[in-house]
Amino acid sequence: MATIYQVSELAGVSLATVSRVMNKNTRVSDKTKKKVLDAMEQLGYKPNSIAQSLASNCTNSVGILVSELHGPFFAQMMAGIESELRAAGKHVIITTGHSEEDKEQEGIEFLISRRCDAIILHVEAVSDDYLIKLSKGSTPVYLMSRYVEQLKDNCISLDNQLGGYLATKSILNHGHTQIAYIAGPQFKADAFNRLEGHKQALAEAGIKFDPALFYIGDFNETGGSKGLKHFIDEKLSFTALVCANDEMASGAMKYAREHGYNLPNDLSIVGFDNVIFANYLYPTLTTIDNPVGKMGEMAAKLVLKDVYQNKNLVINRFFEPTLMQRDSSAPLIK
Amino acid sequence: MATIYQVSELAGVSLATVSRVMNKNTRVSDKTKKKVLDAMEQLGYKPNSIAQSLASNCTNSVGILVSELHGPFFAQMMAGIESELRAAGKHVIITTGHSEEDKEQEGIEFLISRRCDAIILHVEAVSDDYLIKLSKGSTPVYLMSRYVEQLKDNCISLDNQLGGYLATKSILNHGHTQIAYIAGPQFKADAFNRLEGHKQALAEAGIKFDPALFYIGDFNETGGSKGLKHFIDEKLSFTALVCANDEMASGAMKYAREHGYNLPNDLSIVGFDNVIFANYLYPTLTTIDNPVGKMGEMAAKLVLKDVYQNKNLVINRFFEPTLMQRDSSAPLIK
DNA sequence: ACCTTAAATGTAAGCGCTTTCATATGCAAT
DNA sequence: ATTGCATATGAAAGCGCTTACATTTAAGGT
Repeated sequence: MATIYQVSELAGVSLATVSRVMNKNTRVSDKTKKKVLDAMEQLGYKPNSIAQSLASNCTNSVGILVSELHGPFFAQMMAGIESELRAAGKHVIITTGHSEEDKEQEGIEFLISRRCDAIILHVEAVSDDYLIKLSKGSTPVYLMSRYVEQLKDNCISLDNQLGGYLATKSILNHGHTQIAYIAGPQFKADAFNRLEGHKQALAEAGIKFDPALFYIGDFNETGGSKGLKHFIDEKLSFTALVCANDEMASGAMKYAREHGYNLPNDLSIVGFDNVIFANYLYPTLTTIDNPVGKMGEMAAKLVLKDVYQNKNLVINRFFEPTLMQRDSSAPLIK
Repeated sequence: MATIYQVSELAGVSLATVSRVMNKNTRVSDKTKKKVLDAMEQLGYKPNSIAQSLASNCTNSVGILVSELHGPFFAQMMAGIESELRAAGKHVIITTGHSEEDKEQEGIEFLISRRCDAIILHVEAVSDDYLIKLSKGSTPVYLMSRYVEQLKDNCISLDNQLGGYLATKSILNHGHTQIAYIAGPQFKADAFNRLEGHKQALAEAGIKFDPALFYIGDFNETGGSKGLKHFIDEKLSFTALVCANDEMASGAMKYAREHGYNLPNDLSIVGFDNVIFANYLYPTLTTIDNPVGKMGEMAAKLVLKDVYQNKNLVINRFFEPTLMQRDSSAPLIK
């Protein structure tokens, strides 16, 4: 593989000049530039990015830590990040944290030891304090779908409360008034805020929040089926069910169908996230679109702007979810 | 950030010795080893992996090229590759080819210019010749789900014919004899081999392949719905439908349901791949499991063995798919 | 023609490691 | 003690670039 030295020799110039034509930031006369370019062409020269990194103290790589590679968000988020970064000639190093505190920390240390220019984290197990301390280090840290006040400039987050509001609001608009709610684990900020949105919509409609029609699930399918089972076993009266994510909505739909419900006429169901399979469910799931792909793109843009001095990028750190009306929810039949 | 030089100073030894205790391959006396380790500890020393790469001509990184990050296989494949490689201290650099020839080539060049120690490709647009030429270069090339005779030692592939056979066989076992088939684009080896398996199963059962009950789809949902529409419009008689992938099976299921079919009683449907949403469909989709996760792991192991001299790994280049019997196919009701 | 100044190019010192080769050390055998 | 040998350690070159600084070149003003 040709080196910069061979190029300089063939072109009859110094190493520095070759480096200059590669880095385009200092002026080189057109004549010598051409000589150098020709020599590169002739030798099939490709700069050694490792040597560049060492000399310039910039690896052109961004580390990404996600919970699970096969989780529903990861792929879309990654697609967003990768396309932005790749277009800028940067690359992405990926690792996983499996939602466990020590594995997340280990993954972060791994990325830092690889000398990533920045890291984008989608973590849940690690504490806010840890993140704050981490961000004092030399590697810039960005957070996806997690808001930490002290790090607010580095957070890309979703307005979960608005999402929760929209979900319940869509059901209210359909004339429902007896609405059950299956929440996610309340120590997770997302779950908490979605519930807040639900309560807000109810309050606005003059309906008081009924603790009996409230169940805390685990964000998995079983959480949804257990939740619905609970409401049914308690012989409660309700015509709609709002779930804090799509997995639980799917679990609830399965349970409902197995117990003779005709969806959506007997029960309207709404999810949250608009994961890939929402559109494959039967009936197709009405849900709140969580624009993770767009948020990934934005995280990448933020890195490009902050770390790689790509000045004129417009940054939006706060995303608004939208309603995806499909077939699992419908107007109340009196 | 501490350098090896500072460690050597604090420990009162030479650079070389510090390097030796890091690389564990040459003997260092226990006494000096301890001094060095203590010094590292005290300084919080982390080796600079970039400098290591430059000096050792080994980047400890493996490039991965996939068609789409949000495609159904990618996540599982990646999860397999990443977990294996990460455990060995290597990392993964990811990029996409979007199934377009020039983008795939560009992605490959990008990975090579990053000096990956090996690249794992999941490509479809690029030609066999290109791959053969590529593998003559200095970066070892591995192929996922693609078999090229000349590169057979570097291919991890699935027995698609067996899969096609199993799919149709399961339907035959249910007593069906009028079986429609929606194939994938026949220039794709996977699609071709799956069809071969289908024919083999028919032949074995003494049923002759009927070109009227055969349709070539596009591997997307629309291919499935169009295929089924075609069969119905032609007023053909069939009680089962085998599709060459799950997307088409899903499309066919939607079309069937919209046209009053009661699944699986009016029509048994089988897919192929067992993508993540197969289990979320209604009824849940009977399909052929494509063990992409395992194949990803194996690709990583192969790299570990070939490139990183990890001798005692057992390699299996050929994977066998298995039947996932679910609710979308059932015994024929006479 | 001569001096000044800006632009173009060259020189050489790193970046933080690995690794070859040379040297020092310790120990057993004489 | 002396030799020999294996083992432990050090010195220094080099991996392929970037970049501060020094030097050369060209152009403009008098």
